[in-house]
Amino acid sequence: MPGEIMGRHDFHAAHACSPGSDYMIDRDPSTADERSERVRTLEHKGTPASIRTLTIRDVARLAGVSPITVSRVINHPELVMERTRDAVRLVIDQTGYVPNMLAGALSSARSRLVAAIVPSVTNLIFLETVQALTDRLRGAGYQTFFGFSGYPGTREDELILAALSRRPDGIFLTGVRHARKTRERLLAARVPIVETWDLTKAPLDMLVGFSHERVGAVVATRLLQLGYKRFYVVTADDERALRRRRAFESTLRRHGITDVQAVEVPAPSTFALGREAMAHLLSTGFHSGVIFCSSDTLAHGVLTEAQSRRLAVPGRVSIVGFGDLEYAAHTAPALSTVRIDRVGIGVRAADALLASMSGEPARDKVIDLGFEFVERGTTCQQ
Amino acid sequence: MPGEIMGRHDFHAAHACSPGSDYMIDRDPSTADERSERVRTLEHKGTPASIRTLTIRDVARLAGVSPITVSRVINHPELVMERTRDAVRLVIDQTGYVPNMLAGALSSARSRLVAAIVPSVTNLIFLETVQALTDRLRGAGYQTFFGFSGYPGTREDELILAALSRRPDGIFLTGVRHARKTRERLLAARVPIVETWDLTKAPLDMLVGFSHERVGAVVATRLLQLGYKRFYVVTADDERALRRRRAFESTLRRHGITDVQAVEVPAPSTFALGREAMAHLLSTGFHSGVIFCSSDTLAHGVLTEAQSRRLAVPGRVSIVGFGDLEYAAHTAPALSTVRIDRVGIGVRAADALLASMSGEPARDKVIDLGFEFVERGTTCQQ
DNA sequence: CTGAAAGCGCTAACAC
DNA sequence: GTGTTAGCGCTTTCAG
Repeated sequence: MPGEIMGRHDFHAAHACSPGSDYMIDRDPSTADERSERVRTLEHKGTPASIRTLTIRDVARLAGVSPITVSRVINHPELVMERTRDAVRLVIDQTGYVPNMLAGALSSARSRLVAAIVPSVTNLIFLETVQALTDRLRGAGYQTFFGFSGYPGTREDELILAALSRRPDGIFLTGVRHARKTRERLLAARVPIVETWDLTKAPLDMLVGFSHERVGAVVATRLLQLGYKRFYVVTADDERALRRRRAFESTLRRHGITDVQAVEVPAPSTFALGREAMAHLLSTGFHSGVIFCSSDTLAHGVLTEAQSRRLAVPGRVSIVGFGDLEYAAHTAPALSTVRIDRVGIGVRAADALLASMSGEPARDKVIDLGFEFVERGTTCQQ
Repeated sequence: MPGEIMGRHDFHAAHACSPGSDYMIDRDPSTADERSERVRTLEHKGTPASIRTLTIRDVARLAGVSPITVSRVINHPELVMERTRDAVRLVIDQTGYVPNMLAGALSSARSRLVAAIVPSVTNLIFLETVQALTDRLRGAGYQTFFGFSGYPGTREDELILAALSRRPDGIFLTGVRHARKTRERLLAARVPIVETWDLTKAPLDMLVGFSHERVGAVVATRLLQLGYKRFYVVTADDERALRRRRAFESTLRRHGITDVQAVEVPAPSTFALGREAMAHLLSTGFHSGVIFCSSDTLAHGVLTEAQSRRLAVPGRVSIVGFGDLEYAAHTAPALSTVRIDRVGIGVRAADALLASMSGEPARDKVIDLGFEFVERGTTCQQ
């Protein structure tokens, strides 16, 4: 009785299909008795097949082929005759067999996994990059898994170790500053790496980013050009933000402006911190000027506080953010900002990794995507 | 010469430490010659150790113990004598050995991986849940990896298959509606599962959510109570959103209100779609009333459009969103919304999974976290 | 085009 | 407390 022979309900309790036809694979010339025997062999170390996860051998037996053929049907179907392929696929469908990629990866030394280290999911600025990256990689058959480095007490080295222990085929990093030990580990792993969101002269491998120094300098230069006289900074206590600030200030200094008041707030930036920072500026003598903020979120808070104090924007206060977040543009049309190609970073990084993982000799090891100063309501009226 | 004996630079090119002392592990009573021999044994199938990733056996040899002892030092250090432990750890440190969890997982049938299927990273409403989930799981030694189901053309079944093929120890799902085949696969995997963000009478396993029907009903009831007479709906074309809408409308119907105009927009919700929806309402005769939107994002767009048309809020228009996004609260203080315990869902789901993965008999298979109608500027003045 | 043999790197189970 | 043996489930050779 075919149903019994195949132990259908043992393999996959919820599976239902009309009896008889399902397993009548024409490639399999064995008698019912032989197949019945095969099913008995599915018993394994005393564990009946019914409560064991199916393996490639189970599928192979049921399809009357060898395990390697099943493996080929899954990974290189073009190497297998159509007849055989269909037979195997039928069994896979009907048993609900799920390949074990842990075993596959171990055996082939290819995990089809890419590790992405990003500061946080909740920081909106990285969202589209993450999405673009995952999308693109998935299209090429890779899964992306994340490590979040932005929480206090999360050491990058630990994350990298955790990531490497899954033997990813590629690594995406946010930032270019890593502890020496981390760099060593990364290099020792001999895995394609793409650092992003910054530039450096000594990348670990590939690099897709933009210059934070140049951001600070460009914003300062442009604001001077627009005629602003009084400059302020509201910045999160974040490595890259501080480098933007430093470049901003030193550019101004080169133009004789040395009294740039700065408010530093703890990372991560929030709307509330922006409000507080503005309140602080006002309480310490702010009268008018342009405020360079380290993120749109902070800028949004600054703007809101300014408006709630009835300061004319941009008459009295002009505000520059960073990141060009969608929501900020909708919310605060009077906010200037620095636009980063967030999607581009994800796409380029994915492409770089994919090329490298497939053994291509990388053409551009370093891609500078630049940025754009988006002026909204920063005509100087002061 | 010790440096040569240990082939330091072969193991870990960037590693630098004073020669001699490093590998002088007192547990290892072998002579220099013997160790030199061991290093030669690291050559493996013609591949010199120097360009091979270190394995547990390499560490074992260098520490003068057996592989299983190294394994224990890593996974169950309490089972190993302190002396031995230190010796092994020293070698691990100095060689930069990174355990291969692929192999470990295969062997122990525990991947220490949790798969999370969420609609998207870019949908702000899931962010905190995702963060809370990952945080909590990481604290317990689990890594979380994501599948994003929200993109058009992404079939949940494929994601589940991809996830299961990594043999996760637990699964986090967003939503309770799954294709029959998906349910079967999930059940067949015999893995702890927690469905979230909804309720159902037939959960696959564990469940942490709230009732979308009740959301619609509660909002409708409360708005009636406040005295509103004219009701509108702006909703994304999303399964759960549509169920909230249906409940909203049928509650109103029970109170004799049958003319609820609805604007349906394609998912995912955006600010721009909200504006368009409001424009559409206005062009089709909207005069005044309360608008129930399927998300804060949409509501924000609706609000902005209304304000740009100089409609008094809440005098002429009152708007109810969904989700209680931070940014919306800051941006649109006149927006009522439905607050979901987004962090709570992540935390409870993580706890449920952790309990189940550690073999505890779950106490609460189903947790209804409820929700809260947050009224901001919905005093009826119409 | 298909198969047999031999591991991938680790750990469970059982000795000692 | 530590070691030995025997796989986990798959894929890479290399035969045929």
